[in-house]
Amino acid sequence: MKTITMADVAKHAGVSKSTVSQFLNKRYDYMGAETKGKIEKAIEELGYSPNIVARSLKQKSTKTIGVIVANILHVFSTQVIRAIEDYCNESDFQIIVCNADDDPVKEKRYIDMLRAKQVDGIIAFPTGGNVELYKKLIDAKFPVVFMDRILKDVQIPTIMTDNVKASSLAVGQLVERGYRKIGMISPPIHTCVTPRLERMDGYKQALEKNGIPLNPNLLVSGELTELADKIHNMLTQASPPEAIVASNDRVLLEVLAYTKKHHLAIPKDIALIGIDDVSFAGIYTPSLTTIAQPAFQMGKKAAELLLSLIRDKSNEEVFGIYRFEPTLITRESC
Amino acid sequence: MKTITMADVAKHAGVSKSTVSQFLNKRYDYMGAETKGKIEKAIEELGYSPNIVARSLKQKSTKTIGVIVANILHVFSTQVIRAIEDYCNESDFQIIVCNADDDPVKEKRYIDMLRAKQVDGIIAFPTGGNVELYKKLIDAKFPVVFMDRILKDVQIPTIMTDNVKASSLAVGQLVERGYRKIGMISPPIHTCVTPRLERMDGYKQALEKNGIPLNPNLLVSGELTELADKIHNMLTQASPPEAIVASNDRVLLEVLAYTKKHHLAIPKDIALIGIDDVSFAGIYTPSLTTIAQPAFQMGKKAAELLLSLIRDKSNEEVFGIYRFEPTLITRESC
DNA sequence: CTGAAAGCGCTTACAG
DNA sequence: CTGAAAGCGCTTACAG
Repeated sequence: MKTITMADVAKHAGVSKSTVSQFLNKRYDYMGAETKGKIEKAIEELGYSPNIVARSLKQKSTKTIGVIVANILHVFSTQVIRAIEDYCNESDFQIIVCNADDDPVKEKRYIDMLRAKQVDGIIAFPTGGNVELYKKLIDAKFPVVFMDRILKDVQIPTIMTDNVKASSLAVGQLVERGYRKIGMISPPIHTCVTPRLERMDGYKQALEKNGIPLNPNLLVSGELTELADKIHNMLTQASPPEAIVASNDRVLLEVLAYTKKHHLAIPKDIALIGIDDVSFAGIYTPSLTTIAQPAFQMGKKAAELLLSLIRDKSNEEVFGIYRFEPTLITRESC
Repeated sequence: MKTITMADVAKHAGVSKSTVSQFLNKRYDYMGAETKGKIEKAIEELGYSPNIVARSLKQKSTKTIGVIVANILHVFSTQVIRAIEDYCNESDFQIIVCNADDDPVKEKRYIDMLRAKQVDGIIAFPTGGNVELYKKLIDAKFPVVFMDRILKDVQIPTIMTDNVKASSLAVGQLVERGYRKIGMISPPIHTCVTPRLERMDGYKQALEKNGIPLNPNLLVSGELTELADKIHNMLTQASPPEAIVASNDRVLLEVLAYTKKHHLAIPKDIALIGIDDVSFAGIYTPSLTTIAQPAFQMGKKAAELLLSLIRDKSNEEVFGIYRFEPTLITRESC
C-alpha cells in the first residue's frame, strides 16, 4: 500500500505540486477552472488525503491542543473536556488528553511531551508544582489557559468557579431554612487546590455575613478515607451541627454513606447541601439540594481563550481570572 | 524566540546533525564518550527539545492514537478512556479523544481527520454507519480496535462485555430472590448498538433457562424521554412485574425517578437490579444491586491489542471478539 | 567512530 | 495563472 502524496496528484493531474497545494488551501484566486477540475478529479481518483504532519512541520502549527486534567474520571473534568472538544471541533482543532493525577512529575512529563509534539497550546488543571515551567512557557509566548486552580504570579488566563459564591449560596440557603449550626466538610486543604481553599473561605465569610460565629468544631477536612471517622466525631460531639455543607461531590458521597450507615434522616436529623450537582441528586431520597458549577460554559470559555491566544500570542488582554457563577438547585435535603 | 533545532545543537557541540540524532535515539554503539559529553552539554545549555513532528514525518509514526467514543460524558466511556490513557502513557503514546455522538457523519469526519494527522491507530465505539470505511482501513492494514459494538463482516478485534451473561446474572439473582414476574427496560433497540440487543437476548434466554415464559408486556424499550410513560404503563397494567432489570445506568436513573415520584418502595413494591455499577449504588436507599462491567480491564485490553497491531500490522491472530465477564454486586434492592 | 547527502510530504515566496 | 526551488527539522543508509 504505497501512500499517495501530493506529487502523485500533481503528476496525475498534469500540474505542479505548488498548484495542487494552492488548490488544497483554497487559494483559488487565479486558478483556471480547468486546472481546478483536473486536480479535483485526480484527488478523487487517487483517493488522496493530505499528510497533516508534513503541513504541520512547515506551518509550525499542528491544530492540536493538550488538555491536562487531574483525573478524567472526575465528572467536572469530563464535562470540561467535552465542552473543550466541542468548541475545538468547530475550529478543526483536536485535543490530546492527559491525566496528571495531581502529580507534578507526571504533569511536567506531559507538558514536555506536548511541546515536543508541537501542540499549539495547553489547557491545564495545574498541580501547583511546576510554576517555573509555566513561567518559561509564558516567556516563550506559548499559549496556556488554566482551569480550576490559581497559580500566584503567573500571567495565565484562569477559568474559575466563583467558589466563594458557591459556599455563600450554600450557607445562605441553610440559614434561610432556619439552620444556625452549620458545619462544613472538605477534602484536605492544600494551598495549591484553590477551590477547596476558596470554598472554605467562602463558608467562613458567609457565616460572618449572617452573624454566625465560626465554630472550629464544625469544620472538618481530611482525606476521603479518613473522612468517615471525622464525620462521626463531628456529629457525635456535645453540640453537633444541624446542617452540613459538603465541599464537593466526593465528600457528599462520604457524608451520604455515613448518614445511611447510621440511619440519620435527612434533613430531620441533619440537613445537607452539596457543592457539585451530582447525577443522582434528583432521585435520591430525599432529593439533594446542590450548588451546580457551570462546567460546560467554563470549558467552552477555556477553549475560546486558548484559541484566541493561539491566533494572537501577544494578546495580553486575555490575562486575568474569569469567574463563573454557580447556581443553587433547591431540592429537599435542606 | 528562535526555536532551537538539532542543527544548533550540532554546531554548538561541534559535531554533525547525524551524530546528535544518533545520540537522541540512544544509538550509542560506537559513540565516543567525549562526543556524548559534548552533545549532552550542548543540549543542556541550549535547552533543546526535539521536534517530534519532524521525526514523525520521517518515521511515519506519530506515537499517537485516536479514540472515538460516542460520548465522553458516559461513565463507561470515561473509564475506558482512562484505562487506555494509562496504558498508552507507559508506551509513550498519546491519545486524541473524539466524540462521535453516535453520528456516522461525525464519525467519518473524525476518522478522516485522524488519518490525515497520521495517528498510528484508532480505538472506536463504532456507530455502525461506516462499515465500508472501516473495511478500507483494514485493507490498508490500518490498525483499528472496536469497543462495545460488533460490526458484522469486519475483521477488527472487538472488546465486549459479555452482555448475555450480564442479563443472565441479573435475572438469575432475581429468580433466586423468588421473583418470577421479571420485566426489562431498555433504551431503543437498534441493531447497531450491540449491548442493548445482547442484553435483551440475554434476558430472554435467562427467563427460558429458568422456566419462565416470556411475557411481552414486561418488556419495554424506548428513548429516555418517553421511558417514564412506558414504565408507568408497564407498572399499572393488570399483571405488573414484581422485579425489573434496568438495561443500563441511564435507564436505571429513569426507573428510580419513577419509583420516587410514585412512592414505590424498593424492593417491596418493585425489586430492581441495574446493569452498570452506578456511583451511588452503595449509598442509595435501599442500596442498589447491580451488574458491573470491567471497564478498566476492557480499556486496557483495547490499548494492548491496538499497540500490538501497530507493532505488527499483519498480526491476524488478534482478530476476534474478546468477552469480559461482568460481576454481580449484591446489595439491597432485590 | 562520525559526517555529507538525500529524503519524509508539504508550503511559500518568487519568477515568469 | 502556474511552476521551480528552497526549506520546515528530523532520520537513515552509506561512505570513510
